[in-house]
Amino acid sequence: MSNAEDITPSPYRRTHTCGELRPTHVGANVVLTGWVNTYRDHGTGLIFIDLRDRYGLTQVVFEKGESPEELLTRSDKLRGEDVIAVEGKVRIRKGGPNPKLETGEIEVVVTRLELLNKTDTPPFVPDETTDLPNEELRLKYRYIDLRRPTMQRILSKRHRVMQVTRRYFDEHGFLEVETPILYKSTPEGAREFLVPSRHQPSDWYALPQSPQLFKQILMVSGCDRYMQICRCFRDEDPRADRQAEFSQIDLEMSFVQRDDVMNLIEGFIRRLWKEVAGFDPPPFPRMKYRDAMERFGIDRPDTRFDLFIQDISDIAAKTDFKVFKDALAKGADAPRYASRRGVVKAIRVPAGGGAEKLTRKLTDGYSEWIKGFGAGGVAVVKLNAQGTFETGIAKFVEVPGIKEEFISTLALKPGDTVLFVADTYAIATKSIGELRLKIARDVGLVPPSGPEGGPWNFLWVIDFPMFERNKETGKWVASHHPFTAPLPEQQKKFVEASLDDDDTIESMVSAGYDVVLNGSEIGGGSIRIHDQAVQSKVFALLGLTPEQAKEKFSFLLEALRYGAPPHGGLAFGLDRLVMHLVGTDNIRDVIAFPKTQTGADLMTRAPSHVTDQQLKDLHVKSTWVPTPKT
RNA sequence: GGGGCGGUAGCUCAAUUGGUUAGAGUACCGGACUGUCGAUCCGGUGGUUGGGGGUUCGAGUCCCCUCCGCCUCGCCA
Repeated sequence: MSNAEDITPSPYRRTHTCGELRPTHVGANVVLTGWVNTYRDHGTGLIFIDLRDRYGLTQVVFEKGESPEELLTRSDKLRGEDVIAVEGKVRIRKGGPNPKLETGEIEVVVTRLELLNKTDTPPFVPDETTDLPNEELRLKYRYIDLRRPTMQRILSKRHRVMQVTRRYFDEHGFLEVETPILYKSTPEGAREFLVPSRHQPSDWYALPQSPQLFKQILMVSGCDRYMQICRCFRDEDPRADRQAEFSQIDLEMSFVQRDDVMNLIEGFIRRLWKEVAGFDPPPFPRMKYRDAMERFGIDRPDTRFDLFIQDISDIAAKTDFKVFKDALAKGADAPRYASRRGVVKAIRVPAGGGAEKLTRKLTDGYSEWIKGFGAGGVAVVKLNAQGTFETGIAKFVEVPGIKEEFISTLALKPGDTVLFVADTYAIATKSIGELRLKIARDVGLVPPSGPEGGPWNFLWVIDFPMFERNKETGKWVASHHPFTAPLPEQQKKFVEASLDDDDTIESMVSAGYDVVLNGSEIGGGSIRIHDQAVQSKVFALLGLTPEQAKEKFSFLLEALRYGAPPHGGLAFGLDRLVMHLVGTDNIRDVIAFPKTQTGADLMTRAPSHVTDQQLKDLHVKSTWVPTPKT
């Protein structure tokens, strides 16, 4: 490492950044470096250049009489994105201040210019005033796109999030421990990326979906408190808020119960938002999974708007509406909340709260739209100003006896619109939950997000079911992951339960918890199983034989036998946290070098071909056959 | 794997039922201009309409195949 003091100072070593100079610097001789943002050429006598770096913009001026004659000629050739260094004197702007710039009161009269690097004409300019080029081009020339102040701010905010995170957990006694990227395939959950082993022909590493098992092992190791900002990999199709390669803030703690983790995490999020967003969130409400599903139709409720869902099966049964009757006939023998049991769910859109914007065209469209979620359609009714039901299924509810019950149950007022979905519990709940969100978007109930936008509604969702039935196979699957513990008071019941005791198994509630922000899951975790008997029971329920469980997770099962402390933890999606903090719904905006939907990096052009020799070394042969050109 | 949207000058976009030489703004090149700040004014260069095939007298436009990007369902313990 060379010592900076030992380097001969360049005549153009900068003295200030482009965001720094103020009237207090007037008279100083300064050197600035950066990119030519814009140039305004008034002829040989006067040229303005806005010089840009990460810190801001400063106007530098070449002026006849003040700048050397040869500079006037040379500066005439400067173009956007050239990299230059200028030396000159700071002075108050002759043409008056530019209030749009932090440095807008001053300018630098250039006495020396060095063209550090002439640019090719850039494919686009990193300018916030012109229309952005399409994302494909932005990704190909990511280094130009990242020069935009907006992108620089995002990079810097992401950096802040990581710094606050490390500081907070350090203050609370956490050790940051790195865990392997070349890991073992554990083929539950997401599809994995595989890496062939050179030393062990035909064997493969997998890239971790998360460091889950390692962090539990670290607890067995006596680490007590672990955290890591780590990269995770899931070879599934991306979405606007999802990349195959993403980052987690991962943590785990020993000798804790659910509340200990939740309190510490809540402190973290509140600190993070205070320091990065300047917002101090109130204590997070806690909502049970069942309540979330009943009132919001989703396990990550967006509570920024008050559209509530209600189960109105009892009244619906009294109507003569065939759609309701047919739905309610499904699984009538099944217990309440059973996924196959028929229900009728309603959502009330209040007058003055969006009902007037729910046009016939919109509500007609919902029936078609909701079929995408498996529901048959959406029934609609309005209570008009005279207190009479009209449109849609009015004739089925404008019935003495039924009408009053409808109005009182749903607390209807004149002008309200009610939408209904009738189907099995599973389908009706999910689809009316989606409908709630769609209505909110359609009638403008969703506040703008981000730093300048609407509220930050944090909440905890707790008491998740431990197991769900897989729709196709009918087998039990872990709702969270197979290492999630049941609530302590249920543990005994669970261990003693018979594998075919469906009622007991379905009633098991896990010690898991999710952090939800404005309808988006930003983190989740649980207290883990530290007892081998419980862990074996879970594996048995999931249909894993002891041999299979041993093959896949022997190291964990073994570790649990050697003095595993009770432990629990949580992981945040770092990218999603940053998305909220910067107010974007595009995850690629918060990743410096993101990938496309087909997993391509348009800048480096990864993935790419490798040589036959490389494959041979790895004992790998491709079976892919190109489709013949026609 | 399914559904939807998009790809026209370096960039952002336009182009009537299929019809003249595919236009505009911006960038770029040249010129004018001493107070601009998205400078202005004058002139100019710039096109495999993503690629391939087809229908037609004639295709940016219609049909088929294909590539790429985005959104979405499935998927994401």
